[in-house]
Amino acid sequence: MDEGELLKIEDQLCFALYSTSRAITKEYAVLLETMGVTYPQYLALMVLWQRDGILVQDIAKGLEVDQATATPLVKRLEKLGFVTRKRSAADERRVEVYLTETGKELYKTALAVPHGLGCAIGVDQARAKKLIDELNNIKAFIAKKNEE
Amino acid sequence: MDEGELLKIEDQLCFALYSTSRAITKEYAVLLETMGVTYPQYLALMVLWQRDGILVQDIAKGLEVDQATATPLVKRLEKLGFVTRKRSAADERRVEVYLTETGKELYKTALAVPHGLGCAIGVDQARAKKLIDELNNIKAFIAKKNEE
DNA sequence: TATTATTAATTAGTACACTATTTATTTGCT
DNA sequence: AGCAAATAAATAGTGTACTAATTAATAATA
Repeated sequence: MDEGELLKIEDQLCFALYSTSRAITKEYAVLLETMGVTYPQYLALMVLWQRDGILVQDIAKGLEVDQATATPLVKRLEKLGFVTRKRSAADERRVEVYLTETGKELYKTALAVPHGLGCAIGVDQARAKKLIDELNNIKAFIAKKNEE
Repeated sequence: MDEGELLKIEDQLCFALYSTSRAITKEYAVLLETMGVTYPQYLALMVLWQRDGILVQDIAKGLEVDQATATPLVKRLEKLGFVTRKRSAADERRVEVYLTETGKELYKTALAVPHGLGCAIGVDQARAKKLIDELNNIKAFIAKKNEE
């Protein structure tokens, strides 16, 4: 690769990830419209459907975002009526997040989303699995490098 | 895959893309610190280094973002002293974006970034190429589907 | 030519996402 | 017990991204 090619935007892995990620998020938006949530809000609900009553920081960890990002996200879910927030009695610093009945109900609707998205982006399970593994390898490499 | 597994966040391609994209952007931030630009600003400069004097909308197209995202991005680059904005004489609606001398100088520093990032995320050229192709296929599928 | 449609950029408003800082609480240690 | 360190959330401030609406200029056409 000669020098002139070095800084072409379309040849860079990071740009491919950045733009593809946003393109897929837009496809999600269409599917999530009936549920009335955004993509990050949907991710937070997915974490809660797996385990209810967790802390704000558990949601942050699940989404791999900063706690300062999770706080307003949870507040918006509360305003939408999908979760409630409750100070922990055992430790007043903690805030436990619980699904409301409406929030639990939403799970049924959400079950249709993954298949819908698979169709929307034209990727089957097997191909998705391979890509996910590749991406997780990259994330693991970065994480390992940074923990030193 | 049984139903309980269906909505696990870590099994979803989109989440892998979303989180990996952000993880890599953070690695970029370290490399771009000396240049004093953010990752999207660096992308905009890459487009300008390829072709100077383009319109705001050309930058939007290059980055695959909305024009409404490109406008403030270019303004920030102007405030940083890397570009100037000039209304087109031929068509007053258009705004042409030109690199300043400082903006052109920055190219030399930027040449070191791709290799630095390759090391930071542990992905060599060959592996990157394969992943980029996969991601471009997905984007192409979505684009084709949406143009109908 | 006068009107309508289109185009380019911007603005308005919402929602992330980040770093750094602050507040309140709890732990650890002497 | 008393005080420093650590922890959990929240706040402050900046920079993306998006949709929808607005403004100004140009193109198209009846």
